[in-house]
Amino acid sequence: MQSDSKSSERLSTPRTQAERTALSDSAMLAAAQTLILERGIEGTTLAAIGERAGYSRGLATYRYGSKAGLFREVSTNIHRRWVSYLSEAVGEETGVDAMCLAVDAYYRFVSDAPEDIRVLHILYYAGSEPSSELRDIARTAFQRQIADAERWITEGVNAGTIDSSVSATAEAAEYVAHLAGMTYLWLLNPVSLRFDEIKDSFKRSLRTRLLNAAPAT
Amino acid sequence: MQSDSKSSERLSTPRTQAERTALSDSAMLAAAQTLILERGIEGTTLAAIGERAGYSRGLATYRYGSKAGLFREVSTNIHRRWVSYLSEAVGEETGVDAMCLAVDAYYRFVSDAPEDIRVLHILYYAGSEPSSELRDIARTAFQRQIADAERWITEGVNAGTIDSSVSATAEAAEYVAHLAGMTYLWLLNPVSLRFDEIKDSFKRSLRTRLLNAAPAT
DNA sequence: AACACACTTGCTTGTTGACAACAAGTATTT
DNA sequence: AAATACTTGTTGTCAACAAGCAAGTGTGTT
Repeated sequence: MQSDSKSSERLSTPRTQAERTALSDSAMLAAAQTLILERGIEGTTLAAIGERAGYSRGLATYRYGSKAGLFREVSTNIHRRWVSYLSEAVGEETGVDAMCLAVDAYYRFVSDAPEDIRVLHILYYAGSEPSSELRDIARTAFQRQIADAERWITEGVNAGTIDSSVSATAEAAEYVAHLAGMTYLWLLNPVSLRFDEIKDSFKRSLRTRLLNAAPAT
Repeated sequence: MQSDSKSSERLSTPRTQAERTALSDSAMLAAAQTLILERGIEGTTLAAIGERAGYSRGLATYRYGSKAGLFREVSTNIHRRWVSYLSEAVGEETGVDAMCLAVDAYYRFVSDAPEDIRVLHILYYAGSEPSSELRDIARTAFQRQIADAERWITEGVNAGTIDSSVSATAEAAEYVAHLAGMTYLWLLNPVSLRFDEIKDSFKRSLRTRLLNAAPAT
């Protein structure tokens, strides 16, 4: 690979097939994201995505097979970013502390990358329809979130920091429902919610509900 | 009106224009609801709705103007049923008691009329897209829910049953987010949630968070 | 090493069928 | 006969597919 001597020639003109694909792929995913924000899923056409990305009207269909296939790609792409953001924030922490770190991370992600969250949830909500190809994507994403929370809770119980009488499944569902529900309200009406207040209140609620009454025993 | 002498002739054949419209209207709304459950919003065509209701392919468009107009009608129709169900359950109650009654009523409504809730939320979630005609419908519905909760809380504060240090807006948002989020998780995966457990846990959480620590003072 | 040829992969343009929306008609009630 | 409920004819848009063109890649020959 002697690309160093030539790499400055024209960055936007790839030399290999892999580079071509990577370039058009990221351009189309970005175009899809902005078009979803501008016009919604219904209002976004595959032709518009291809052309907005600087290609022909046919490329999006060719590359992703179908509208659903493209949107699946967009959602997994954003989901990946969120997962790495989350795991960096929580690390190896467990119990209520892990949950609070995750809550912080989520609200931070919402204000850092609001467009990612908007698009991701627009796509996920589209998965609430029967026979939607996004349904499985959304389901596994949320079930994974619930499973994470359940793990943090049971680890907390094992470590003695969490009251063993709590129902891990119910509390995990409650936790995910809070985040999903807040996100939905925010999507409908971005200005009406005071996230800082809500976040602190929710974390306090988590502690009082889950924490062992006598941790020092 | 001497309709009594003839009413048994053919119940399905209305005699007045108003009856004709009412008949086709309810038939089409019902058809729309079942088709949404079967095939989703995308998969439901206006022609299919008209024909499933026993009319021509064009009637749905003619009556409601557009697909969005029809779905708006479906959603307000279901919403009306829920509102009367709720107001009957809560009555003139206030404070945390009112909120708990509302929570009970909601989970009861979900198991009594799951198809209503499914369709209503499929439509509401479609309103998360920008420039969706369902957006305003969903927004006002949820803002009304939040406003109700806020009213119950401030009334409770005024009556001395609720701790005056709580943030009514934050708690009201939390309350609605819980219901909306749980409904979404249920829509994605109806079997995985133990509603009885979740409901009781949530009501307990409401009481501990909101109730005045020393109500007898 | 340099060239040529066959092959693969990326991308574009042509076409079809489905559907929402509208317009112009027919049937039913008043 | 006038108005209202409903039906049928038509158009433009879009997703999906098919067939072709263009750019890149591997292999054998010299």
